[in-house]
Amino acid sequence: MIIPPGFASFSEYSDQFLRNVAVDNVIFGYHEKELKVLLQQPYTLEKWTVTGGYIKKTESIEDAASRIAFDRTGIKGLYLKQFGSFGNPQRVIDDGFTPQRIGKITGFELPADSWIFDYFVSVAFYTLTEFSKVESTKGELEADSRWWPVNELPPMMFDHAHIINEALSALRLHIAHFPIGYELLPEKFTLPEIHSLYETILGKSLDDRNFTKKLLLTKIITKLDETRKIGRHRSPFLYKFDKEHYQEGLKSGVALVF
Amino acid sequence: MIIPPGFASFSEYSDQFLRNVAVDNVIFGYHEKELKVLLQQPYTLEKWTVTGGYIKKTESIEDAASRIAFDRTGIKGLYLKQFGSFGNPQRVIDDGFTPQRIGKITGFELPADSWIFDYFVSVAFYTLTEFSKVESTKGELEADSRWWPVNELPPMMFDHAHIINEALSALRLHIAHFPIGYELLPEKFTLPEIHSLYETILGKSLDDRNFTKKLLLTKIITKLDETRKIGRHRSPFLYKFDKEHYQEGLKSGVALVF
DNA sequence: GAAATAGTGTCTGTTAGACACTATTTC
DNA sequence: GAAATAGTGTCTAACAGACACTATTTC
Repeated sequence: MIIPPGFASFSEYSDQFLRNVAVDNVIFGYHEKELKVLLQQPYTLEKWTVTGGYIKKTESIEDAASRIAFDRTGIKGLYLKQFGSFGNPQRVIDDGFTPQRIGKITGFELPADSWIFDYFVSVAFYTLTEFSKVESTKGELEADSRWWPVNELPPMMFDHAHIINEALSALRLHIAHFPIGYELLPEKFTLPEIHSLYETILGKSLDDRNFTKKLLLTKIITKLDETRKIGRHRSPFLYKFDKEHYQEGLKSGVALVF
Repeated sequence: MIIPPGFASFSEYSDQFLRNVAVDNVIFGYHEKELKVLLQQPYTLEKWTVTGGYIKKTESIEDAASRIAFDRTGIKGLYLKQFGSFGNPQRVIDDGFTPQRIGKITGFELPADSWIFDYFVSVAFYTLTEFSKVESTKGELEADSRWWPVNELPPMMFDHAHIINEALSALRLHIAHFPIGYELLPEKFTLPEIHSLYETILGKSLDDRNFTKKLLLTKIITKLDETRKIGRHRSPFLYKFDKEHYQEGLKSGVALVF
């Protein structure tokens, strides 16, 4: 939706993209036991959107998702997981999103039948990161870009509130089957850290004794001989993932159900 | 890809569809302990394709998938499950699929840069049905349409062999979490029927005692007071799904893992 | 009674889940 | 020794998985 400098016209810009199909990334951020989503407010419209963009004719949908995620977070190689595609004629109908309004804001004269106002299919991905790593940057024509708690979303454009809900369901389902913890945590981490990550994502408290027992029993994590000094109390030991046991276990159907 | 009678030109036909995005349905058929896929051979090309088609500007992706599945199977209301979307610039490159060749076969002059030769994103669904119910019908311009065992596929166009594999993985994962048996079996069925359905889909044998025990213990199925007379031996009792227990159980995370 | 298929009970080892105290560090 | 957080052991009930015989119907 953003027309960067260097392009003379809307069509010169738009010809490089696939039509009627786009990518949306639900970027979850995790910090101090809170789960947030990075949202943008485009064109000074009142409503907010999930991070998204069009797909270049020369790139795969996964590459498009990575590029778009990098543009907003400054992080390369984020773990992106596709969780579904959304498409119906009603999904882009939104009172703030009209050719007149967008034309006025962008300065381009857009024909009312321009394909950017057509119904398009959105291929949706989610990703998860420690949010202090993110340098949130807004696009050229976006009024704002910021983190919102998943439980207190602002008014969302199109069907984006629904997409966020689906992303969260997918994340909670996948955490038992895919190496989400592995992708998210630093190489060395403490038991309290991984424990509260799982509690935050699942939105419920997990018995610490049973949680630890399961991780150690399945050999998914290994205790190191180091501790981390944080605060005036007992220092927690550091752990790391045992990649082989982890991937092997997850492949053969061992599910981390809590 | 099919241009039905009643349309004067390719563009008149093609203008009703979304561009650069399409739907593919992996239609699994189950019969006598065999799992098969319904494939088409379009345009007398040598290779075979999964059932697919374009999305009308007036319909949702789910509606498109249903319409396309109905066109090939004659069955309305098939349970279709989206399992992923596929899109990269390489995916439609195939030596048999050229503007010249397609133009010759269809009788329409297609410009070499026609969008049907562009890279497009495929939203993929699978479905499963008792295959004796299906009246397999081929499209106007398809040479053939037939069932193939999932383990002995013919040469496939584009990335369709990959899509079928992904569909099978998704089916095997989903069978533990979604009401696939419920959608597939007739209202009343026997234990041997549901047993061999699960064995066929999972591709392994399941202990009949443990299998029955689990279904009855979770109250997912209920024994009826009727039997089905089939052959010169003991008649099996009929069972039906207990929809409430089934959906409630599956929602709350009870997985039918075998 | 032979052929064909349906149907079920028991044992064992493992795991999930409930539950509460001790250990370490710093001030 | 108080404050703050880390770390761990035990019991029980439920479940998964291995295993083999009896029941019914028809000819």
